[in-house]
Amino acid sequence: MDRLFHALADTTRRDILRRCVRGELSVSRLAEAYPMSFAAVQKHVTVLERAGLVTKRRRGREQLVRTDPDAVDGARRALDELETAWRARVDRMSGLLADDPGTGPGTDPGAGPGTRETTEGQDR
Amino acid sequence: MDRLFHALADTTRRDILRRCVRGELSVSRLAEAYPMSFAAVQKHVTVLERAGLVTKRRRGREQLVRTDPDAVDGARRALDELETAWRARVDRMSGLLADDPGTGPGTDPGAGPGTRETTEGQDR
DNA sequence: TCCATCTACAACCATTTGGTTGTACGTTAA
DNA sequence: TTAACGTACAACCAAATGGTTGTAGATGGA
Repeated sequence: MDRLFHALADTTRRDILRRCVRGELSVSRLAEAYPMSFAAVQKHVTVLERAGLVTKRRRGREQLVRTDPDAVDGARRALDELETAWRARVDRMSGLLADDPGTGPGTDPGAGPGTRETTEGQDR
Repeated sequence: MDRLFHALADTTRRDILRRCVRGELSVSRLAEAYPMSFAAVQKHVTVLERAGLVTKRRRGREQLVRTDPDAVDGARRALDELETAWRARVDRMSGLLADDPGTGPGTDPGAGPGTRETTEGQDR
């Protein structure tokens, strides 16, 4: 996960992903598109590869780069979880406001720092 | 975007996001949950804040942290675009496979988007 | 063969990152 | 007021990042 998001946290690398989604490209062809050395682009591709975001395939002396949609989907899925959790929280909150005056739900967020009345929504 | 994905590229920060999705937490309470100093957690929160992933709200001497679902959605949406582009490519490719008997590998990696014979051997 | 191309990798450098400690300041409670 | 709590911020440090150049190994074509 760390490697995945780290790989996405760079404009050049995201651009490489976009280019290699449209079709395989050799590292040299990719390097021509950026104002940096071949070695730098090579490193970016390595970062993407170690994150599982792209795969490489040999063709003669070239190395063709292609982005792996499954890995992209993995990142998307992780963010979906966050959103879902947030929505569940809002739903629970709405339910409480509409129905229950003060019963705390079983959901205990942390172990130690209890204080289960974590000031939900109460703007002050 | 760089800041957004960079903020997500750390286990501690993603955990902070998950905790603060379930309800607001002060920085001190957050810090209790991790084996690092208060200042370190404070820095993580700052990174999340500058990426727009969380917002802070004062309550007396505390600073309550809460994750902003809109920003999370922004990241998810960006990844969706990548996936969509990939799917469009596959559709185009499938169409060609169904239609074209077996064109010789002209293999002109020119400027990409115009060339319709992208990546002759996709799965080999 | 010889040469150009494509790739891999090491060494190096400046900057950033993730962590620490220490200090200072505002707020709450005794 | 004084003490404890929560926060902010600076200074510092080791390690990782993003970039460079240089060298060397394969591969393809004349």
